Amino acid sequence: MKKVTIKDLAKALNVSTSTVSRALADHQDISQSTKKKVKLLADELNYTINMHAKLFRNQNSGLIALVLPEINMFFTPRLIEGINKTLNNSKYTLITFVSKDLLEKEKEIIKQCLAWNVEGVLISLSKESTNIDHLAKLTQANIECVLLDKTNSEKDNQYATVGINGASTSYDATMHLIQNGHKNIIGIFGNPALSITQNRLQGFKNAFNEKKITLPTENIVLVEKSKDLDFILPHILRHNKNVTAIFTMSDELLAATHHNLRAADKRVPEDISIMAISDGVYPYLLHPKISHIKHSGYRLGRKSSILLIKILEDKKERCHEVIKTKTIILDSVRDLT
Amino acid sequence: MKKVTIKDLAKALNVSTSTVSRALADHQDISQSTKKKVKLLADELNYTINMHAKLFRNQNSGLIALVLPEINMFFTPRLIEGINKTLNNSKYTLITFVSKDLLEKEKEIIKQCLAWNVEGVLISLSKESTNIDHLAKLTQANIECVLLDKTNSEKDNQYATVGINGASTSYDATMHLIQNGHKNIIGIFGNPALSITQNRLQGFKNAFNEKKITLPTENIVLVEKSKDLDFILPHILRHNKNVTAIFTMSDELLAATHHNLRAADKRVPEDISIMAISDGVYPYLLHPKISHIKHSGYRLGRKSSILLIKILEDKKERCHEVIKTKTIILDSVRDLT
DNA sequence: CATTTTTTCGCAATCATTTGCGGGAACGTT
DNA sequence: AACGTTCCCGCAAATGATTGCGAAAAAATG
Repeated sequence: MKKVTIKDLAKALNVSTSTVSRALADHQDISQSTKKKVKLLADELNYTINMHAKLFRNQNSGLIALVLPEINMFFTPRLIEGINKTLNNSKYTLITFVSKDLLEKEKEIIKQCLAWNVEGVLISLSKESTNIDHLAKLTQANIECVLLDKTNSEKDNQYATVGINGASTSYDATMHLIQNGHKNIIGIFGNPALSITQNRLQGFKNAFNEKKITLPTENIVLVEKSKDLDFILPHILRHNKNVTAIFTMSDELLAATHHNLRAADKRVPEDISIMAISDGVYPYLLHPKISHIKHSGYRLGRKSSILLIKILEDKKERCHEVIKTKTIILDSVRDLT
Repeated sequence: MKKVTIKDLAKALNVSTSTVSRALADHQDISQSTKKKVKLLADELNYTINMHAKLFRNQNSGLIALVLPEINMFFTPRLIEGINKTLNNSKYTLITFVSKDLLEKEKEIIKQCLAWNVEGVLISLSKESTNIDHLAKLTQANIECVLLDKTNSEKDNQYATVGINGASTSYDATMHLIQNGHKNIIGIFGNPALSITQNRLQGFKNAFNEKKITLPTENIVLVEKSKDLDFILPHILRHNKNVTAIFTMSDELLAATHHNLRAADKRVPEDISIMAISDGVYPYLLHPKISHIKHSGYRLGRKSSILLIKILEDKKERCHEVIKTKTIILDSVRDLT
């Protein structure tokens, strides 16, 4: 069955296509009576607008692209939720691409964004994207771009960014442990190539510096994949009997850490305390519930999408927004004082 | 900066737009030399095709819609991964909609699919979608539709479906417990309105019937939200001291169950054994690792997308595919025999 | 050289929608 | 009666890419 077009409606009602178009768009030039007639018939005949024709004609897309390195189980779902929440009440439609942490794939996705004429891009850079020159193509095509969370160093300031202050967040987490009397703390971090890791590591160190507590280098664990912890963590727990607490910079690492503690028969928080940076869902699935600094993917999605739309509508300049984090104290940190 | 179009290339090379179009599409009518020239210039000028123009002209969209009731942390990420894996090597682009388990929203999404001229739809029905007449609009518009997993009863057979045999899967899980000597088993299930729940519940019952073990109704727990378990499960554990095993029909419920067991100081598997139906990721994040029947979201995504594309390309009829499940025996079931 | 065949390319229509501009009708004002 | 204003609506162009058809040019054949 062929789709009903605006022409069909026009013919049936004996008016011009422009009238139908305007009627459906509630244009002031059209009388209430004809509007009613048009809308009624459109409903009756199950008319649906042809987006491609519309957007082609209008030279815009109504699309916002979300570019992610991966779809993980912790951060991504809530992030998308946050974005959807914003976009649901707007004229925009979300289209998601996954770069698999490959620079080449990311470049290709950027091309796709151009082909689809997306109006804005929310991007979380891949691990390999230490250089982000390929994003320039977007700017050249007048496509706004907001960098999420995993931002890279220097060149980023020409783009809008939304993220947390990684340093101060992990500083807060670490300080919470220190203030509860912990001194021998293992810090568990992700890929050292990412600025997100560097920032959080810095905050971790800062807390020790400030309190003048020495931080042995072997207490800093950097893993590319959280699976690696299955080898490293047992080893550390065997050789460093005085560890009283662990800090993890993400949910993934928290999961792997928790698993290994259980496997090594360490009780939380009796034997070892845990403090994490987390999206705030997973900590409640564990027992005891894990104290954490909540860095909500939802809020990141929400804030970044709102910012992007405001930029698109010229209501805001490109800027760098920092998401506030919140310390959630649950049951995983033992007070040693 | 205005985008480079096919016309610009044509003018620059002093050929017609049709030549350029055909050259870029590697049409046989175009000589190798002109093809080279065209492609070179296209590259140089950063030409990107205008999808909307292309798809508008071609009256198709190259889009496949994924309609989900929610984006959860367990099933969805891997599902999308599976779909992406298929679509990455195809001409199709994925566009995802979330119905929030609302029928109204789902209907609206169907309209969007029509507006976007999507060629196929992968849909996991919302909780409220006991009636699926709204899907008829898709069929009428010649849009193929594949129902994922959560299928509803009768009318579904006019659509292609991909899912597991819920009954036999949970039968297998239950039987595994029974064969390890368990008789007093709690079965934990989700929303009773969904056929997925009904099927899995049936399989659970079947195992007991076959072995002629009585199954007290209070051993069957049906919850709408996994949060509800926080009230129900402690109560059950207090009043039914002879429970030796628990079966959960999903990762969500496994998470909530595990949490509650830890809170109640029950050891797994010493005090209580667990058997789950799971995507196969989460069980490894727990300790002990949870024995489960693996129902992979990844495979569901993969299979359903492959099926959809084959249907679109007339290489296959609408059919009902059943995904094989695999029993993964880990450390959460104690042998009582 | 005349012809057929093949290669290579251009013309023009087409897709559904929007929109600037202009026109006609109705009504009010001088 | 002449003119201005307002309200409704239609004409036609424009958007970028594709494609059937036809035709010119080149190559091959007799």
